[in-house]
Amino acid sequence: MAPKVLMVAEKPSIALSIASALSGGQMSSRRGSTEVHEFDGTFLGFSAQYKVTSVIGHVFSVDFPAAYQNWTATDPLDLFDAPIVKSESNPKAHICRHLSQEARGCGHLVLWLDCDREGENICFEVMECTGFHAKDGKRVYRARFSSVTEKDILKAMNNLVEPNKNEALAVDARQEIDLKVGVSFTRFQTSYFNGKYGNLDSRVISYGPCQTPTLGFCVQRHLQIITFKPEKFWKLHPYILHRGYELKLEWNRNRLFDSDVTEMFRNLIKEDGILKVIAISEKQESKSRPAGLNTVNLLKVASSALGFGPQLAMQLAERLYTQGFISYPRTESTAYPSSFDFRGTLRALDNNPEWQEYVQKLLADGYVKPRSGNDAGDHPPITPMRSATQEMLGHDAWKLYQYVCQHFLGTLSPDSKYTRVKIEFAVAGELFHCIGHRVTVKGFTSIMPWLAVSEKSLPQFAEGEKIEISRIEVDEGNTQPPDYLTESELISLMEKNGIGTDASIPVHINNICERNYVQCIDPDLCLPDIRSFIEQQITLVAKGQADHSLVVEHVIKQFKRKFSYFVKQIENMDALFEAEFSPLSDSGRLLSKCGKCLRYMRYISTQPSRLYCGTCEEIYYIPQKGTIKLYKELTCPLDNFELLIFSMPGPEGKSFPLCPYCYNSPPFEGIETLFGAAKTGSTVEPGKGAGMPCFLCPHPTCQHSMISQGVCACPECNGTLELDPVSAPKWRLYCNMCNCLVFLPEGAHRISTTRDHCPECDSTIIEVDFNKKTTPLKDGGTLHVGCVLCDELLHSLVVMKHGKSFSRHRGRGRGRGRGRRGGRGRGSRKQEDPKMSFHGF
DNA sequence: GCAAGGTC
Repeated sequence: MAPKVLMVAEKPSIALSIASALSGGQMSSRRGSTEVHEFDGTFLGFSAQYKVTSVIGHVFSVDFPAAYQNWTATDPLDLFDAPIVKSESNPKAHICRHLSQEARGCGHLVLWLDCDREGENICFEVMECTGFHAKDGKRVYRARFSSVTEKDILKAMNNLVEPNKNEALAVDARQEIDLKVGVSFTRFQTSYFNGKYGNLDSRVISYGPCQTPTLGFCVQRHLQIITFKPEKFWKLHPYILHRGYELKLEWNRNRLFDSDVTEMFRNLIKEDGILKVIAISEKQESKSRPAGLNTVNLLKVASSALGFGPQLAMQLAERLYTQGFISYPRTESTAYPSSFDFRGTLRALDNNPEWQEYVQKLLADGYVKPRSGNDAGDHPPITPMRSATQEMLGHDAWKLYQYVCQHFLGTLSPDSKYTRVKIEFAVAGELFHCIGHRVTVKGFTSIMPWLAVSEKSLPQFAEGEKIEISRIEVDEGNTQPPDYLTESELISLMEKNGIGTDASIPVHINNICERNYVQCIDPDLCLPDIRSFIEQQITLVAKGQADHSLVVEHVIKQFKRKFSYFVKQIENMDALFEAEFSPLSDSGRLLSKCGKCLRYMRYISTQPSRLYCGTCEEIYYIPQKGTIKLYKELTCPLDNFELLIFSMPGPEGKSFPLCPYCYNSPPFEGIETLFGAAKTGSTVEPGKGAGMPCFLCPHPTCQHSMISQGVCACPECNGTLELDPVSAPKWRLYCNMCNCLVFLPEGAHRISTTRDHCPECDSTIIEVDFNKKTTPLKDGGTLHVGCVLCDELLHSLVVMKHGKSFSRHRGRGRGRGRGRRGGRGRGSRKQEDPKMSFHGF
């Protein structure tokens, strides 16, 4: 009995094409999980019984075992070291059982899977199902083909090779890495944010090494747009009437960013009023015909010119391919193999009325060899394989097919050539010009008319000729931010960065469309390199240069470390989410202008309370548990942020100014104590709600700093007593370290610090402007200047309030070593002087 | 409820 040969394709339509080609249409077909086509023929010189069937893409996909499927019971971190299992992608289809049954009694297996890495991996899935890998006497062959045409199929049949294990292993590696990284991050961040915000769709907040960088491209452009600062500009355009033409001239300066200067030029030109032709030049230019068409370029044209999204475009292309109208539509190459049969392909299009004339002209006059292009080593560029009409294909598929044909004919056509004429003019020392185009050779633009150079004819000019200006126009405009990424630009970026494959790019774009951006904790996770890194690692496996398990282990270890860091930093992401998703709830009021973008920031009252600058996408924490308001409209001299006044709760709660930026990023080194920091904590990093208010700021001249507002040493601790600037009329000093309070003369109009110091105790001299009616001054005057400790009048009016500890520690304050380094600013040089205390208290 | 890669 003749030996039986089982052949397996990647999808049913290809199995049908292969069987038809090899049997000359003389086969019998029966249904199964997928159709099986049977016929007799010869195999390797012997007569054989053929069975051709197919899988439906991958037979298996990887997942975690059942024990890891519970989201709450499994720590996502454990997923990195979890085992993975392969199970059937589509259990209901019973593909594995089908293959196993069909393989029974077959001595040869021919693998007709698509010729890419994934196809190679599916080869091994098929071998596993059929039990072909290990059995003696059973032979496995790989058919390599790049279009489903009879010619290519027969050629592949006569050049059978072996499947490539390393390429398959590279795909195994990718599957494991993508699964572990994607699922762990997705589960963690989804669980963390689940139900946290009313208007955040938190059912799934996914992360993936392809989808996230894709989203990142869009977000990056979004940020460029919202931070764009438009600038006004002006352009001068003189007009002339010349030999029946009205011409608008372009300024050699193009545009100016100063309206006065533009006006000055306009006046100069108007006064003169006569243009002189100073140069006439002609240049031959050419526009190149396209290189061969690859998938990405097809998707771009489909999106920008045909209005088909990538998803639809690929479906249409896929159908055209399986029906034999075009070659394999997934290719990176734009270069044709040297053996490519251009003449044959042209002849195949010859009978099509759509471009019959054009094709016949190319065949008769001789076609141009296509541009060299890029040979990615995969499949030839996408080309038409046979003629079709709109009736055969339907509207959309026809449009795409039509483009493939036009592009192909374009690649074999001459470049387009045109003459560029430039006339240059001078007036009042300024230069202007106009440009005309005269097409001399249409070339490929006859078949791709949308790429044609537009004709613009100019009247005759003579050098030295003088022409009167009919009017001058001043065009005013604004510089424009870049546009949002077009789908076509996004595809280019993905292609350039190796994100997704030609088949999966459309899927990723679809996936991110409805998801919200997350500001990354670890930018690496959103950057395009993440995919190239994985690709580069698994390519080592594909080429047999590295061991599969070692590569997987190495990559997983790196991602596991990133994951741990991500978990630690998740609160930063939360802060941004809160700002984004509940800005209008209870307390999203605008407060304080950002010093960087000069736009109002938003105050988020829920703890930890903070400011959020929507433009800069920055969070600024503020002190917790108190009230916050704008401090007049004062700004920080260091960073231009608007200052705030924070008031601690209760009648004795101190109030103090702070700069949102300095509070979070203290501008001076050596700030050991931060306001709001845990007393025991050894950290000096500003954290949520802890930071440097103005009362800790050592700025030497800012009127709000510790240096300016500090009055004297605190009797209770190492801190400095500073003037509470908003405590009128109950003026007071408060300690910048403890809760010590000192009440100053009540009812004063104004109390402020001066730049002078008490010669006796080095305290800051204060200036008091008493109320006219209640002034204690004997002469009835209101202004008094003195030291709060040494001036008898002031001293008598001062009341210290510090609860129990004041009486308990009474008298002990004197002579204590206070005044930590710089604690009183200017007083530090005498910090051990016993007079620098509240003697007499 | 998760990834990305096939194909339906």
